[in-house]
Amino acid sequence: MRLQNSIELKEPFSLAQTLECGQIFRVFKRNDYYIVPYKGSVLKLAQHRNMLSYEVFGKEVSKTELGNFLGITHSISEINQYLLNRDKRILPFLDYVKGLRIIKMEPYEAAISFIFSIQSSIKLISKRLNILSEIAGRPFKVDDEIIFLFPTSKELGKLSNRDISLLRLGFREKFFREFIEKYSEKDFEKITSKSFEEKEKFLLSIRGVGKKVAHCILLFGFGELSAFPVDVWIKRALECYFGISGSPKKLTEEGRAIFGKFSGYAQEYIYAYIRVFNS
DNA sequence: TGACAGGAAAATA
DNA sequence: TATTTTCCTGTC
Repeated sequence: MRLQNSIELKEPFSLAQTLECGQIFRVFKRNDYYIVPYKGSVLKLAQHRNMLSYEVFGKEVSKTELGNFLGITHSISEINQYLLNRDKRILPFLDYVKGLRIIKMEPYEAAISFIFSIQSSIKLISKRLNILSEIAGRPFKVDDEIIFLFPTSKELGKLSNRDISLLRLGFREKFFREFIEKYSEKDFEKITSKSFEEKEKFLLSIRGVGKKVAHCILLFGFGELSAFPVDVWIKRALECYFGISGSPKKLTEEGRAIFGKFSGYAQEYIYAYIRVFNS
């Protein structure tokens, strides 16, 4: 399907890889396009070779903003060259996942998404985020279907404990209730201009957020491309392919020391590669 | 149906 | 301070 507006892609870009690699969880795949709720709008996205076409429903989203959201503005040849210079062993990973970009979503939404990700599969994370959007978010008509926007902190504040129990967060439910009560979009907006370390410190101060989730929020919510989230998969890959081991906390620092300012891309390349070859 | 996957907090050394 | 145990749900 060719949609109304388009962006010409100058470097390798894969919409499918970018939307399906597990960095964003509310993506609805249709036959020949994707539906993605984004801020106060709903996007329809499709790709044909080096052409990305799109349509915006609701509040206008500029071409530049869409480019930022999808990581199209990242200079991938520069990033890849940088990573190769840091450590040549990244080559097979980077070669395999050509076109994967790192998304830049809203920090508040990213925080909730990755709090839900703890000890959960991608499928379960999506399910929880969709339930949350359906019970608290604004419905939006796109063609002949209803898509729910991600709820605002104000909308989440109206939820009852019974609503929240639908998410089946188990003993972590209290952390999420505390999160809704304590934080709003503003708390995340006001730290965007602060340093990496200060952002990390703030995120780690949230109950239920540890090193891994903090780095996911830094990477996908704040666009901090030097973040390096270490989950069990990355831990295994670092041991197997790079010969380094230790606690996930320690591996985050080691990964950052190896891959520098684009550690996040290295992490995503490794993650996408290892997940494909282990399922 | 019992084993297993998954990350942070709490407990322990 | 660093390591181990516990917590819960979904999947097969």
